[in-house]
Amino acid sequence: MRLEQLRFFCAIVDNNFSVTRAADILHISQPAVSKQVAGLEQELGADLFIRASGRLVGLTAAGQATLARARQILIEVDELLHFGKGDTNAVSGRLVIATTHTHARYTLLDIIKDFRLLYPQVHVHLVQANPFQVHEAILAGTADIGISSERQDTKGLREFRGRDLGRSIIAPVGHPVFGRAPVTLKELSKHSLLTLDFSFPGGRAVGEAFENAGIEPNIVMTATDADVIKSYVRVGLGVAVLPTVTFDRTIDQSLQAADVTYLFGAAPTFVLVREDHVIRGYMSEFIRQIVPDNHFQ
Amino acid sequence: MRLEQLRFFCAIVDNNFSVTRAADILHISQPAVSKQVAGLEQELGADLFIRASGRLVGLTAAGQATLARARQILIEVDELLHFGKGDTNAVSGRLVIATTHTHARYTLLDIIKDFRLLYPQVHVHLVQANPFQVHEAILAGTADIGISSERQDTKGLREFRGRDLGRSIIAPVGHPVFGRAPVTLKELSKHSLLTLDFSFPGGRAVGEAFENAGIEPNIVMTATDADVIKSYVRVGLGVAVLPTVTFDRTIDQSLQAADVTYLFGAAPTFVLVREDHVIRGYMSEFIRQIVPDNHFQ
DNA sequence: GTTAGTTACGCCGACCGTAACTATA
DNA sequence: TATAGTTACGGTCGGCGTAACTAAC
Repeated sequence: MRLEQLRFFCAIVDNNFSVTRAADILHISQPAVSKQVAGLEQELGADLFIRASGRLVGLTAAGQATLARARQILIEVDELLHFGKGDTNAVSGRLVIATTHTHARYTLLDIIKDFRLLYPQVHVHLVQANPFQVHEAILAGTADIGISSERQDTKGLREFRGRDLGRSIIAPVGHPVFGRAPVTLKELSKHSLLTLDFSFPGGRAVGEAFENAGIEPNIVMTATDADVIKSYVRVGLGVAVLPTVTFDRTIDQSLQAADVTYLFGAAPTFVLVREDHVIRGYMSEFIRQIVPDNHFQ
Repeated sequence: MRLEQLRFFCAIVDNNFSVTRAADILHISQPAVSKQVAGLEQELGADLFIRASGRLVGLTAAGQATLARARQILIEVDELLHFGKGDTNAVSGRLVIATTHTHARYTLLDIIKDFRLLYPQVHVHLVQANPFQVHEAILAGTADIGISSERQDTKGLREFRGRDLGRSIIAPVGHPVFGRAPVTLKELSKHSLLTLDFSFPGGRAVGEAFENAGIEPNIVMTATDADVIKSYVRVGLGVAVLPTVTFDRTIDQSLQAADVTYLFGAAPTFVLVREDHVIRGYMSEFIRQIVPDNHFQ
């Protein structure tokens, strides 16, 4: 038996018995999950799921018993990996985070706020940089954790995948681009567009989506900073394509957003750590806030 | 992390911190164990073993903590695999065991005796056969568990490896072959030899050992039954080469034995079960008595 | 020289992803 | 026909074994 099989099994249960959704969360193909669970069932010699008309609809008695044991095992493995060491209880120290503007300004804001409450003795130092610099900082050891949406060569690094960032168009309230949803690439190309720099999450993908469709976009501005872009959107320069998280309903009351993930795809979030860097204590806790499943290793 | 790593780690501890012995018990190469444990240490970010002059001599604090957790996890995995199902508590039924004479008469004797005490409601049926027939019986489903020392094609079967059977020479007390130990193949070739049939454990290996050494043995008798051979040894027909377990000090008081595993190698014990046969309840318990490490899956 | 353990390297199997297939509504 | 899941198949990665190497006594 392998721990992965237990993780997959739990993931299916945690996702309303949808193999597809579980696979999605795990960033793995759906058949792989199916197969592993089938293998687990064979090894246990019992069906774990109640199957109705080709769908999974619930747990058998064996499945319920297995679920409880599986969760327990995964928790203990987790504890072994993260708290089984000497300085488990380290609550003071330093945590240098290298990340891009979008993550620093939006996705990490609440996470760091909560983290500081939990570990007031840990000095959190945030280094803002472009994805390449993030990568370099981790490799060089000048930062402990890198958070980026661009995938680079992972040699010498460990990489965990966090939540995907959807994308939205952002424009002044009432802007004609919101006329009739869902908007298409063709319609967008008629407007002046503002995007993140192509080395940033949401940058390159925008360009590529238009290119693949054979449509020439009218990009009037790129920047490395969503706030800068939003400022120009407010003064009517055009329509921004940004990660959805950069839109804050309370702050951006003069603006309006509409999800366009279906046009440009989602931007993944990668957490980078040096391969030889031991993840433990508060650092482990921090990563856990970003990586969706609790068992990030 | 993989469960195998935890098993390897525990195995080393259980074998007096000898990687070599652990590898031996696990029927795996020694570097494989070394490497997996090194991987575990890296992943945990702490040394588990105290190393002195290139040897493992004890557990670090981290090692002790990890050992406890690892054992706990392995126990729970074990429980999940063997007791997590509906008829966990099945204490009645049937258990058909197909095996060779040596195992039936010697290695399984105590095991079955104990088993019957534990599960008096289970009807144990022992089918004696040659290794090929054992294999066939499992594949055909006429037997639940096969125990043999000959490896066959494992297609459609699951195979667990039990203890190795050493070999001894057995001869009347005071026989000249016991003159000065350790005996050599060359000296043995001067005596009349009795061995098991070549399709039985201890049979083929004896012939091969002589052949590899380029020595012609004087084999005066082969049989499929160690008791038959011992009877002829008692009447002075010659020297028997048999699995060590076939020698019983109390029964064979007129005979003497000397270990010669170094000459002919050990005979492995294989437990065979049909691939689609669910191992649980008393059957699981039975196999557990034969397969040395408690986590046979 | 012998014994225990680590490093190097090629092989093989297992898992994963893509794609085709099945089944249900 | 669209959606969820399983089966089929080829590629790739990682663990295993053999062998060479290192270190201690």
